[in-house]
Amino acid sequence: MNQSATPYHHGDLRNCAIVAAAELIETIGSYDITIAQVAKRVGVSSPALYRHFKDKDALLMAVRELAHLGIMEYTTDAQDRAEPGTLAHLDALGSAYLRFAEDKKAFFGLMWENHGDADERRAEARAKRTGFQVLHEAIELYFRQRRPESLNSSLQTATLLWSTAHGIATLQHNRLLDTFDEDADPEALLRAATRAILSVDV
Amino acid sequence: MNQSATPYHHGDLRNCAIVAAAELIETIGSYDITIAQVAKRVGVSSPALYRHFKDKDALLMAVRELAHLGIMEYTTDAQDRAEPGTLAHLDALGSAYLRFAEDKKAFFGLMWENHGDADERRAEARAKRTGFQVLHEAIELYFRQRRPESLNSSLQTATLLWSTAHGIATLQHNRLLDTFDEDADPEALLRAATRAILSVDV
DNA sequence: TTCGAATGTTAATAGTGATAACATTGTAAG
DNA sequence: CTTACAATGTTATCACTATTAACATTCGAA
Repeated sequence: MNQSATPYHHGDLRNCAIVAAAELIETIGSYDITIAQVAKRVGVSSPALYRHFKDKDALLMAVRELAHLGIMEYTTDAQDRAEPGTLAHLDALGSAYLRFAEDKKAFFGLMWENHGDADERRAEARAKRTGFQVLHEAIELYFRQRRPESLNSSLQTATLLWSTAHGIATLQHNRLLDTFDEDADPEALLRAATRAILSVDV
Repeated sequence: MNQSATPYHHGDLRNCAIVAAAELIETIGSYDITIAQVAKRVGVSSPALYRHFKDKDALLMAVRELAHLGIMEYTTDAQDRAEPGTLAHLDALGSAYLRFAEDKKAFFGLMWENHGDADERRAEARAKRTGFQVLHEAIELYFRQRRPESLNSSLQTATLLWSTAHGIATLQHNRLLDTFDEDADPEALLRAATRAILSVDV
């Protein structure tokens, strides 16, 4: 009879829970959320979520996948605005990384936590490696066009550049960059590092 | 009568609790510890700890201070084995940072979490700034002796170098360096980055 | 010596992740 | 069509957590 009464079965609980968790994280600006909070937001009881996720960590893992998609969006958007193989292209990638870390603070923090069982970690490592490949290929193209003699060090260069970007993003995330240098400009720092690292053989 | 009966008052609970928490963290390899665990280890009831620490976070903050002392130990030891103003000196600093991150995984992770109230954060920022000063001064000395024309960029250079070291340490901490490049050598990466960054004006 | 401050204790609360036992519903086989 | 099972939801319940309240003991100064 009562059409508006919520049906016993939700219908799409798994996906809704992931989205709800993500929204919750974004709202409170922290990934320290609660199963009960997510359940309430979806309009379901807490144990219902355990039909779709082994434990809280599995839910957060799913949110991390969303976060990976988010960062991908940032980088592809950035790439579209620069000629592949140029320095500007690499700058755009780095800038996207830093902006994601700043815009989606909580997601960024969540992405680099390392809990989860072995399977989950392996799945996540794969996602991260995919992201890394984008940078690696961009650097390979850059080297091929401008420093062919460095081509064989492109993997180390990519690793180093990612490390630097990640360090800047992390310190900024913890508000430490300003503590060290109140005039620090994350993007300018990364651009300087990019130029320095690209100009030598790693 | 019974001399061995533990007295009602512990006598040095605050300090013992901090040490116990640190030991616990080192033992289980994670800073996800419990007030009850710490209390038990010291042989006291949980609420007793609240006479000495506002909350769990205040206790962890105290442990973080210990961790800062620990990293200082690593760096001063390293510095003693190299001539100030040399590249080897800067390498030693970086190496110490990476080795601390590897040896004391749980402490390293704990140090860069950002909870605590504003006062606590400010106190911790001071400790971190002190650590940064060591690097900054080392770089200033290096520039003074080998690249005087870059002296005015020593602050940015220090910030960048710290960021890079922190990024490498963090990625290694999360076992991602091997994911990106299975042959990655953290110390070699940092040495390469150091040379690249020192050789350009930031 | 006595009285209050400091520092312990046990009891209790609200909130947590998780499981068990039970309820409802979609769906596929007879 | 119906019936029986698998999928998915609910409420009760558990063991744990951080934290506070109320009470107990002891130290130290007046």
